[in-house]
Formats: sequence, structure tokens, C-alpha cells
Amino acid sequence: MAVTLSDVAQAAGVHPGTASRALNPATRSRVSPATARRVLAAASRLGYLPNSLARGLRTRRSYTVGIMIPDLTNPLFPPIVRGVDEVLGPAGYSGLVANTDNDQTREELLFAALRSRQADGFIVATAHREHALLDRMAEAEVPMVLVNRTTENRAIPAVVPDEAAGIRTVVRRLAALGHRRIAHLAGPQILSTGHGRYRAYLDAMAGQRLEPGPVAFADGFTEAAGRAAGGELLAARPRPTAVVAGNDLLAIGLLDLLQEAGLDCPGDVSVVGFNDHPMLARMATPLTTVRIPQREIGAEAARLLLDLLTEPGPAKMLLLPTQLIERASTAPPPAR
Amino acid sequence: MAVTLSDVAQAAGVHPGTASRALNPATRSRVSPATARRVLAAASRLGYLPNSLARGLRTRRSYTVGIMIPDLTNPLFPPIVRGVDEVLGPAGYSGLVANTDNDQTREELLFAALRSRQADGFIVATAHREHALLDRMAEAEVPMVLVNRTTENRAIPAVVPDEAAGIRTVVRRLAALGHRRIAHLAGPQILSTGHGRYRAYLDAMAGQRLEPGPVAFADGFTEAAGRAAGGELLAARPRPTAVVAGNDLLAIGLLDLLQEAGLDCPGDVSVVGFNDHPMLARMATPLTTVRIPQREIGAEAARLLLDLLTEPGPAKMLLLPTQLIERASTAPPPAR
DNA sequence: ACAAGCGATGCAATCGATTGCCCCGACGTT
DNA sequence: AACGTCGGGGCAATCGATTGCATCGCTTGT
Repeated sequence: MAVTLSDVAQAAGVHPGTASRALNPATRSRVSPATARRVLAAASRLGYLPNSLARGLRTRRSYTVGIMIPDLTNPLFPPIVRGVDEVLGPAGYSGLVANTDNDQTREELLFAALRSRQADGFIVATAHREHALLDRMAEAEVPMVLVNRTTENRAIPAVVPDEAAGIRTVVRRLAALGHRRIAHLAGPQILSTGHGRYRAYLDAMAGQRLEPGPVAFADGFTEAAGRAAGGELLAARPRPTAVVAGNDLLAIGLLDLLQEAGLDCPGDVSVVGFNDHPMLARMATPLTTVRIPQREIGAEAARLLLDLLTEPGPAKMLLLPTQLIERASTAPPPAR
Repeated sequence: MAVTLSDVAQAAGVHPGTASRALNPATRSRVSPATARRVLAAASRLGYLPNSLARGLRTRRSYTVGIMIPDLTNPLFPPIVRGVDEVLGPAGYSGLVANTDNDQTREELLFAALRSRQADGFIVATAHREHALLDRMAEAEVPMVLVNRTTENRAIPAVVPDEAAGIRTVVRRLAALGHRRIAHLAGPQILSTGHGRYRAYLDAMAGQRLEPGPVAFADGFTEAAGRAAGGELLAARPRPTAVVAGNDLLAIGLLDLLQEAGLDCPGDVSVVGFNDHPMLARMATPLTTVRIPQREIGAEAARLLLDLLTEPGPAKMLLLPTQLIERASTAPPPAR
């Protein structure tokens, strides 16, 4: 049915081994230019496509990498995946996307499936700060790079946004607008993102010589969790005049709460998100947020992984710059 | 390094062939229960993971399917991909996602890469009404299923939303609200979605005994295209009191235009989208739209493909029901 | 003119799992 | 007691590409 290397070799009148060398640019110098030309011509005439399975079996390289994410329908991830793909593709690799749904059992299963498929390495967006599976993988020297989130285990390379800088910019800006009571609606502390932004908030407040305002901890990066935890912030007296949220969805949950309480954003309370979710610009109150370079995060992670696959090196950690996007949800505090 | 079948066989004291049969549920009956137990035990003790490349090479099945989409960062596609994955995963298949960026050359390249990886079949979301590549693939009897869009070539199975029914519901609803001059902001006519919705609009207007209002054709399913083509509709006299857009992004482009022209939606003009883009509910003017069952489209397509892989059959076409989601962008026409 | 050297190519093993074929031994039948 | 049957399992070929090693013939140096 399909055209094989032997077919090409036969058509060119050479041995399959010779055809193989002629077809591979790296070994092409080992055959005479005339032969190479004949083989190449035969290959394109027959429409030869190498069988990656056979090649992978022999070379112990599948040219496949596993991409572990919580959920593809979360708009945070598609741009990251595309960034990965943009770098991997031209290098001859394909990415296999696996959705864990934040389920540990599922993650183990998917990981096993990808190992079975001989994935050469992994891009992982599902890290928790403590992550037994990832520790084991690191121990086994499985090539991988974390994206967006890290673990406490610094032996694993990672590419993440510079959250500290992002939050610092936000707090500085709010302070410049005149805010003094700046609260934090924190994300889950088991994630580096939730924890890192919380720490960054504390540092940034200290940097502005401001008393850290009330802090509430949401148990997920969702609107519902934002609503659930946000009430605590609005109930504080004196009420904070600004809230730095752990991400956009938490901020949106808080916005709902504000509306229900008859409070105006930004008139009564300024709100800032994180990530720059695509819907933000078109919302009723366009949300001020911190944009992270999703595509670049994916692309850089892929580059790091390719390096790792070529020659194992020490674990690097890359911090990518963020950008404050000011929209309509921030303004000076109300006059008292 | 890795545990192979031979290792397992040796540990269980049997021949690799026997171990293979014991491990495969379909052939397990060919070995004695006692042997099967020993092999299974050895396999799990050693943490054996079959090498899919080796298996695929021998069985001529990679258990991989290619998923061709225009762009993963378009929110229309992630839910479809997940739907595909939900069905494919449990069946032992993995999906390889390829982004064509609507580039024909790129599509050919990606398709070749996937063939080289021995993909067993394809889920294709990039169809044009006339599509030479897909015709060739159909000719070559490559197993595939189209999603969301179809070609004119009915020899290719497809799973698409029931656009005719969706548009009919919209037009009927607008008519019930009292609209008579209902315009259509049509999408690209080279796509089945653009063309199908346009035809459906004409039919639905006829069904309501209404004169088809002005129609403008956008050259892409984007905000910019909506802005570019929408002006024509608003310039028509008498001005239409409602516009059925080919999709949500076209509708949003039109909304921008309305605002710039000092017209109110829904006060002066009602607007309806299509697809139920996730940002819609939270927009300044929440958009009325037709929701399509994205996940189900993906899931059904995957089921169809699995059937096709088991035994090639005739090309089926599946129409999935849509749902009208009424929000704030539709209201009775202004009194004149 | 001959040996050493080298470039070009052929040969065959190999990667790991699957599977058609054959063999062996136990059991049942007459 | 002899023979047929059948379940269980070993053997080896096979999938298609890669690659270390062998080989062959020609060039080059002396």
C-alpha cells in the first residue's frame, strides 16, 4: 500500500541503507552527490513518506512531546499550546495534548499513556507546589519543562510570568492613584501562582510602606470561588478601596458581588485581575489586569525542552515580563 | 532502560509470544488462566508499559488521529477538541492537533506529517465548500469526519450543527417581536457555515412571508470583517430593525458600528449572533445568539470515526440541535 | 607497480511487539 | 491399545527504518 524506503531504494537502484543515508540530510554526505540526487528524485516521484513508527522504534525517538494541561477549554492554555507548537513543529516534533481536569489519578494515567507512546519529553502546566508525580519524574530524569506554574522543587526547569513584577506594578499604580487600603483576593495557595502572587502582594505593599489590607483566600481560580471568598473583603471595615485579585476570574466573581451590594466599580472599589482573559476588554466594566505573554511562555518552554532533549543540562527557570493593561475598573479612591 | 515484553516474559518464565497473548485481553483466552495470571503479575511488578511504536509498526495501527483545525486560540475549537478527546481517549486513541491558520500550504504539510506518523484517521474542521485536498483524501479512502463545516462533496461524513433550524428559530423569534425588516450579515460563502446560514436565512424569511432584507457579505468570520461589511446594512433605507449575523464576531463588529453611529442596541436595532462565544454573556450589551453543542459535535465525530476505523461504511451526516439563547441585544423594533 | 588509504555502498542486525504455524502432551473414543 | 483432537505455548518471521561493520574499487604516494 504505502511507499516504503525499500521501494524508493529499488526505484533508485540502490540498497535501502544507502537510500536511508541519502534521504537524511545529516548523513547525506556519506553518499555520492549523484546517488543522493537519484534517491531524492525517486522518493519525491513515488511520494515517499517515512514511517515515523519504524524510525522511532529504531532510533528510540518518537519526536513527540506530551503537553499536560488542566483543561483546554480554559482560555489560558490554547495560546500556550500554540506557542509550544510553533517551536516544536519546525523542529519536527508533535505535541500530544492531555487534559487532566485537575484529577491526580487521571494525570497518572495520561502520563503513563504518553510514556507508552514514547514521548521524548513533557511540557507541564498542571504543577502543584508539592507534586509527588513531578518529583518522581524529575528523579527519573524525564525531560520536562513546567509552564505558567512551578513546583517548590527547583530541580525542574520552568517558564513562568514574572508575577512579582506584575503585582508590584499593580500595587504601585493603585498607590499612585491614591489608594491606601488595598486588599488581596488570593488564589489557591497550593499553586505557585496563587502563592506567588500573594507573597508578591505582601512584598509590594511593604515596598509602598502600606499596611497589607484584608486578604481572603479563594479555593479555586474560578468566578464561584471569587464570589465565595470576596464577601469577606467587602465586609471589612473600613472597606478596602481597591482589590488585587489573584486572577481574572476571581476578579469577575468579585465584580458580581460588588454589583449585588450596590457598590460601583471603580467608583467605590477598584478591581484588578491577572492574566488578561480574552473577554475582559468587552465587559460591561472593562477590567484592568496584568497581561502575561502566553504564547512566549509556550514557545520558550518548547525551546528549553528541545535543548534538554539535545543535551541534558541544569534546570533553568525563565521569568517572562508582564504588562499592566489599564481599563475601566481602576480609578482614584472615593473621597471620604 | 525501559521494561520490554521480553523482560516480562522472562520474569514469568514464558516465551515473549505467550506473554503478548496473556497481556492482550482479546487473545488472553489462548493461554491458560494460570499463565495469564503469572504474566500479568510480572508485568505490573516490573511496571511494564508496551511500546506503542513497536506495536503500531507491527499492527499497522498507530491509535492516533489527526485533528485539523484553523486555530486553537479561536474559542470555537477547544470544546470540540475536548469532545473528540473524551471519546477517543477511552478507546485508546490519542488526538494530534494541527493548526492550519487557514493556509492551504500549511494544511498540506501538516497532513503529510500526520500521514507520516501513521495517523489512523482524521477529524477535520478546516473544510471549504470546495476542497481539493479533502476530495483527494476521500478518493484515497482515508478515514475522516468533518466537524462544524462540510464540503459540497457528500461522500465525506460530517457532524455539524443544524444551522437551518437555528436560523429559522432566530428569524421566527424576531418576527414574533414585531420585526419586518430583518437583515443578514453573512459570513464567507466559500464556507458551508457562511453559505448554509445565508440559505437558511432566505428560507426562514420566506417561511415568515417576509421580504428578505438587505444582505451584506463579510469576507471572514471576524470583528473586522463585520465592521467592514456591516456599514452597508446600516446605510440601507428604510434601515433594518434587526440583523441576523453569520456568527458572533460579525455581530460584535456590527455592535461597534452601531455605537459609533449613535444607534442603540436593542433600542434601534436588534442583533443576533451565532455559536455562543464564551464572552457574550458578560458583554456591555449581552448578545442574543444561537448556541451550538460544540462538545457533542466533537464527541459524535469521534464516534463516527471510530466506527469508520472498525469497518468502513457509507458517509453519514449528523445534524446536531442548536438552542436560541436570548440576551439583551434583541427587543421589539422601535415604534415609528 | 604495489600497498595503503579512502570514499561509496552493500550487508545484516536491531528496535519491541504481534501472530501464523507447528509441536507436544494429555485426554477421550472405540 | 491405538489414534484423533485440542488446548497451551514455543518458534521465528515480520513491520520499516537506521547504522556499525565489511567490502570493493579506485586513487595516491613512493
